Amino acid sequence: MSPAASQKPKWRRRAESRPDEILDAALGIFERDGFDAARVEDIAKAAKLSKAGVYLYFDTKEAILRGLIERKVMQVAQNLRGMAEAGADDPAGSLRRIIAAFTGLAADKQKFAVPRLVLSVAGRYPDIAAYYRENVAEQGLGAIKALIEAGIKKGDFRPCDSGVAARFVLGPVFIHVLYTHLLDGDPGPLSPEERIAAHTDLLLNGLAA
Amino acid sequence: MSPAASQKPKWRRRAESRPDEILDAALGIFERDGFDAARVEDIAKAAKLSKAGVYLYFDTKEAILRGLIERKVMQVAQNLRGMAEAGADDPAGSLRRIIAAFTGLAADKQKFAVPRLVLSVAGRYPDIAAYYRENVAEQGLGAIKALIEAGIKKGDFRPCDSGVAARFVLGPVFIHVLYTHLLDGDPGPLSPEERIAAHTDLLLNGLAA
DNA sequence: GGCGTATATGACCAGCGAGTTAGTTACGGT
DNA sequence: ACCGTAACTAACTCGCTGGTCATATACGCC
Repeated sequence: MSPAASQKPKWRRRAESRPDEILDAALGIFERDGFDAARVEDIAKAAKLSKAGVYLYFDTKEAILRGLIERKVMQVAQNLRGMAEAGADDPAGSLRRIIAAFTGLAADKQKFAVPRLVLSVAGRYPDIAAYYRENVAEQGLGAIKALIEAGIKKGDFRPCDSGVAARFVLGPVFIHVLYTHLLDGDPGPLSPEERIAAHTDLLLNGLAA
Repeated sequence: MSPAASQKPKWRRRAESRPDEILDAALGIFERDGFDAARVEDIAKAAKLSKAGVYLYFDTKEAILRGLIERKVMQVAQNLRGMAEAGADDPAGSLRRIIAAFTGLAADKQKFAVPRLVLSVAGRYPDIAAYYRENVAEQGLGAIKALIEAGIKKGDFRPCDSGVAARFVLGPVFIHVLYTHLLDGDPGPLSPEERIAAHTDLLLNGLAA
């Protein structure tokens, strides 16, 4: 057992895992520099690869962006689709869980990197915007709307527009994300748990029959 | 009175108005292409000027961006600062007016161009982010918070966290802006007036003592 | 009319970064 | 041991655009 033998192979082929490694690296660089200012060279370096190596797996920088977004959408779309019917018999509890989950995500800058990226390039890539809207925004908003309509039908909530109500679920968290992540603002004195409680309280009181 | 004499001077000096004209043009181009992809040449063309002409008034492309943001902040900061005390004796009515005004703004894509620009470059220009946060975000959020606290003290609203409640005022509109402007989503069946009514109703019911 | 200056521009340059190519290296199979 | 090939890279091209500069033109003033 020579030391060299058990040494990690200083260099190993891994065509299988490369695309994901590149996408991971790209997320970090895009996050830091924005899509336009990001250099493919930097992405390559972060993925421990040469620039030409990156072009073995992605044809253009734009393709990296698309790959990144598609991968994330795949991960998220399932959860989103199941969200609505999952909790139709306990709308209030489901809303609370959604707010908690969403607030939890907001604590981690990395978790919001893809949505922010999408928003920043949406103007110039309408097809990316449409893809993200159909698979993420509409699914999420739709699920919450369905939940609220279920609550109204059940008599738990008073009648109101479910579209506007759905924006009460996501909107406050979004403001918090924009304010703290992008503008680097003070998150305020409340702990995440307290924010969840206050948010849920205000929302459910507003919806109360 | 020869016709030529009364003709609009095909070309007139206007050092005074140039900066504003350039900023107006830049807003449109930045809006369309994003800051990075925007070409100074295009801004110049839109301002009916040569590229070199633009550099007579702004040293760098970044300076144009800063000028744009500063101009808008100047316009907005005053209104924001006065907002809080103006309606401390009728918090509910003031909140309704704020929601109405904000929803009105949201109808016009152009009106949200600067905030969106700021958000898209905030990561790379922390000082711009800080400047905008201090003069716009904190002022606006602060004013709404003050209004809500006044309502609580007055007994109109029940006790709750004013920070979270403030996000209920802006958040839903923001979601609508992001969804319709950036993702090009369907604004939904409700008219702006109906959205204002539903938003106000849900909010005030949530705050009701 | 003529001078000085503020205003403006066409032509240029330097650097940067996306994408390419020709060549190299490690591995699997025999 | 040796070949074929998949994975990889150093070094290159090339278009594009931020920024500059030498030159030109209209206006204010005398």
